[in-house]
Amino acid sequence: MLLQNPTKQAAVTTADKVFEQLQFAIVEGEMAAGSKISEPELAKHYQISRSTLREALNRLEKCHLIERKPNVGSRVVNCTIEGLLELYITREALEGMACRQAALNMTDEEIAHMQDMLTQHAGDKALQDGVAYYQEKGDLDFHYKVILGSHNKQLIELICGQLYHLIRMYRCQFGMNSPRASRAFDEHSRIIQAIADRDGELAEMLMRRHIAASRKNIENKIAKEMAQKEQNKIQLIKS
Amino acid sequence: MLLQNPTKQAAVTTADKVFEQLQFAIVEGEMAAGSKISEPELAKHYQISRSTLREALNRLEKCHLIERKPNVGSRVVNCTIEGLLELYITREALEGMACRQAALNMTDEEIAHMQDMLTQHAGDKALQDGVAYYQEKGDLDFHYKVILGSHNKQLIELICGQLYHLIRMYRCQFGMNSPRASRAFDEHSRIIQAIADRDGELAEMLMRRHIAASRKNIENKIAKEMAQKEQNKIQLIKS
DNA sequence: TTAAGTATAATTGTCGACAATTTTTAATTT
DNA sequence: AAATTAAAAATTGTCGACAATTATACTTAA
Repeated sequence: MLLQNPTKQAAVTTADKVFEQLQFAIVEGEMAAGSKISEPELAKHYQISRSTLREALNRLEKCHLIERKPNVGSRVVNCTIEGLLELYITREALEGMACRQAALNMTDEEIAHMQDMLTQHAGDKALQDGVAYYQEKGDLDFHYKVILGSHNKQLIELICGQLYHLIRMYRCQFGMNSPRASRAFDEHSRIIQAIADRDGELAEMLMRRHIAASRKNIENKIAKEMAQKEQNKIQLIKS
Repeated sequence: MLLQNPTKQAAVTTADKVFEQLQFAIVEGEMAAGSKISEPELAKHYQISRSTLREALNRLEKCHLIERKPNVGSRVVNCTIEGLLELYITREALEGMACRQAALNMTDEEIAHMQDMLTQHAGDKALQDGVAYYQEKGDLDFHYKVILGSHNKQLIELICGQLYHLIRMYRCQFGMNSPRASRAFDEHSRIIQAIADRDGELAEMLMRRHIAASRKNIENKIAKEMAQKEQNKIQLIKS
């Protein structure tokens, strides 16, 4: 599914390439969350030296996909419910502000382009009952465009370069293709409207609500899963 | 002046120690902003191998104090007015949210402790016409307490672990010991009040205004300096 | 049998050297 | 003299080996 972030340039050095592969492996769950990373083992697997691997590990650490302890080693980051909620709260703050800045700083061309994109997505959506597709690609496209539209390097780097790797990881690990597609689509078009009106305050508020709604949706889903598990346990005891 | 961030643990590895020294050198301006970094030279200066130095450079890159281009090298980050404004906008978003979370998550003990701190600062302030001291240590103490009070690891890591290094750098480089001490003090006490009232919405709004006011203060100062320079230029031409 | 201590093995941190790439310098041509 | 090209120097990326630290296995004592 790829869906790489739009800010990064092509990987030139081998450490970069290995970084990308590892990133993919972690996000997709091929490397289990929380598992220990053996430098000699991984280096052998990718047929590179430990120095090069460590360079790649440093980049993984930069986007919070692994955690390192001095003299002990690295672990793939753990996906917890608390972590997910903390992540979404941070995202709400950053992307909310990015959206406000986008309303102030986007060029008319950029706005027009984003409106086109949404129209096109609307077509796709109608075409294929629009759940799966819109959820994945369309959603990310929209959010990336807004973030880049802020024209704020600091925000762009923090959100695209760091936060979104983790978000994608959580999405994969927790299997989050939530059924909010059509509602999300409406929210997106309202946000674009606010940006087109150059109404930064409203744009920020709508984006924050949009992300908060997504967060609450996840909370509910997890709560249900927990209840389901509990139910299964009871069933098991009875039998 | 030190003022190290409160989240980091003692440096155990030599790369860590060199990282701290370099961080200090960059923030204080001993290494000029925008200047090129020579790995062989720096390694020789600190009497370490290039591998170790590169490990330190990776940490510097993590907190955005240097920038690296593959196959070209590293440069100390450049302090521009645009960068400063972008930084403060990001800070407003993150610390605003941290303040909201602090209002929800701080323990009563933590709040009491913060109130004590402010009272003590009030004393210090009265004692010594309270400009210099409060501006530096008191201000940072307050902000760190609020951020940690959010109990949100993601926010804490982003703000304390990354953003604040840059903020300290800008403060040093642009000589920002602005005369907002007494007003800042009042703003701080209102924020604490909102936190004590568990009013997250108000707490966030006050923190955002507090930071925005600081940003505008800097904008004004820089505008004045620009005007002064212009004046000098005219004077020079006349003579 | 469990707990503590010790020896062994494995892992991480650091080092110096070589390879690949870029920058600088010099030479050549227009 | 300026621009283009080629060679040389310097810098970054990568490698394998050793040192320091941590984790494991084993022995010994309570």
